[in-house]
Amino acid sequence: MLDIQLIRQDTEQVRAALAMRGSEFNIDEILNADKQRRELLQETEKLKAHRNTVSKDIGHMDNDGDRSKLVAEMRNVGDHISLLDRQVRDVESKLESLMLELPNIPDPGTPQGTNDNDNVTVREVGKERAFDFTPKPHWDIGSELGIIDFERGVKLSGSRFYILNNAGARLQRALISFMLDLHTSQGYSECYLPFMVKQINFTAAGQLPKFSDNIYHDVEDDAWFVTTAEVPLTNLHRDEILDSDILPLYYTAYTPCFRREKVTAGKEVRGIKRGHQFDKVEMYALTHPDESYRALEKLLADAEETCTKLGLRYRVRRLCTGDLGFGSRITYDIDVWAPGCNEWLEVSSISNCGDFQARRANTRFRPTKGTKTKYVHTLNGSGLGLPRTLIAVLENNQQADGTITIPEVLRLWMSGEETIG
RNA sequence: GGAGGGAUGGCCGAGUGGACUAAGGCGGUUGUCUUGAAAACAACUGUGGGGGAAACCUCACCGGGGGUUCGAAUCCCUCUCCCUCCGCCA
Repeated sequence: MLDIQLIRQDTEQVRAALAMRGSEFNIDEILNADKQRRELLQETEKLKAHRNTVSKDIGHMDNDGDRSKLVAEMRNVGDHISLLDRQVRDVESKLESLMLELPNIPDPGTPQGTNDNDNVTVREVGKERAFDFTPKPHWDIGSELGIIDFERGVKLSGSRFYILNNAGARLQRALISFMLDLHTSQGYSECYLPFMVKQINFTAAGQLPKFSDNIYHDVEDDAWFVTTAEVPLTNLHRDEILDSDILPLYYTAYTPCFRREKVTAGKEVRGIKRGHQFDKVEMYALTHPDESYRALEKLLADAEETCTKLGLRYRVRRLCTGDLGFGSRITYDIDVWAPGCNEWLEVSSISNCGDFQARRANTRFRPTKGTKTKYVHTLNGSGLGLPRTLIAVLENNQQADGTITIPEVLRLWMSGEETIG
């Protein structure tokens, strides 16, 4: 959520900044509702102050004519107040829903652009491995080694579901453990989170109201399946006022992620790249506003370290204004190279959301004792998405004889095994 | 799932319709005293909104929402969460 005061004062800058995202937003309607709200508030509060004073006087009066005259008068004032209060409530809920639809303002340094073609590659790390045979895509590797079962996944749950077997399942588990341990050593505290959360968590994280299409949920129990650990992590300190000396807070968590993914089809469906259920290890930070850009670089460096430790070739891209996520001010993507399916796979998206989520989640801190509270800044980054990392590990480490060499950092969780197959 | 009991400020805890401007205590901050500390004493000690250049004024908030009333922490309805007991259960 943006600061309404900012919209009020720097209307044109806000309008211009949001326009860079490539869609129209109704700022005028917001300003209108805001003005209406304040006018109604002043009116109703004046009446309430009056009623409070008179009611107090009534309490001290004898039960005579004057008293009943005042009571009658206050009854009228009360009716007027409830009328105005109803109007205030209406305009406030209208204002709130409008505010919740507004995305974050892009960082001024964000490259201009309309879609992912305009994202800017910051650096490329690692060399492409020279194969003396044609590298296979992971769906062939997985089937041949019997470690990915597509048919039975579909039988159980429909398209976009698969089963990992034996070394496949174990390799994913090894990756999760490796990532969690690495992030812990990088200064994150690990947490195990609920995989279903209440709707309010999604609103606070900025996934609702806009992306309800993508979220599986059970209406009866207000149970919403997490689309990313970012959602519960954003809400860990919802409605809290933090002591400034505990900032920055760094968290890491493994969760499955559930997404409807209605939009894509065709080539995107092949293999395990984009399922309705996938695993992810997430990094998350809550920081002092002055520290969030430094924290962004930390998250990026920590995600990159995950790639280098696994020996993966990757590139870092800075997202353009048109590709930026709803709540983000600035986002880096990390893509790893997959030689079998012959494409860059996005394994991480690292964002500084500024105070956007903190406003929605009402997460504040007190800079120094006795001063007013301020909103923290929040950052999130995948560290990393599992299926795509698994794809990259399989495709990059395949051998001519069809076996897979297990990256050294993972062998600890693979009983010391060096190969699969 | 059933029955009963609860939810009050940073914490403990009093408060069953009008001085609640929420008692009292603990904790915290500042001050007095002291060489310093402790003790004692005193004052202050929540969040958010609106108006205002500011001083300041004002409104709301006693788990959430709604209602009754001139007036609600207090009465009514409803929801959530916690505790005790019973049932079921990995």
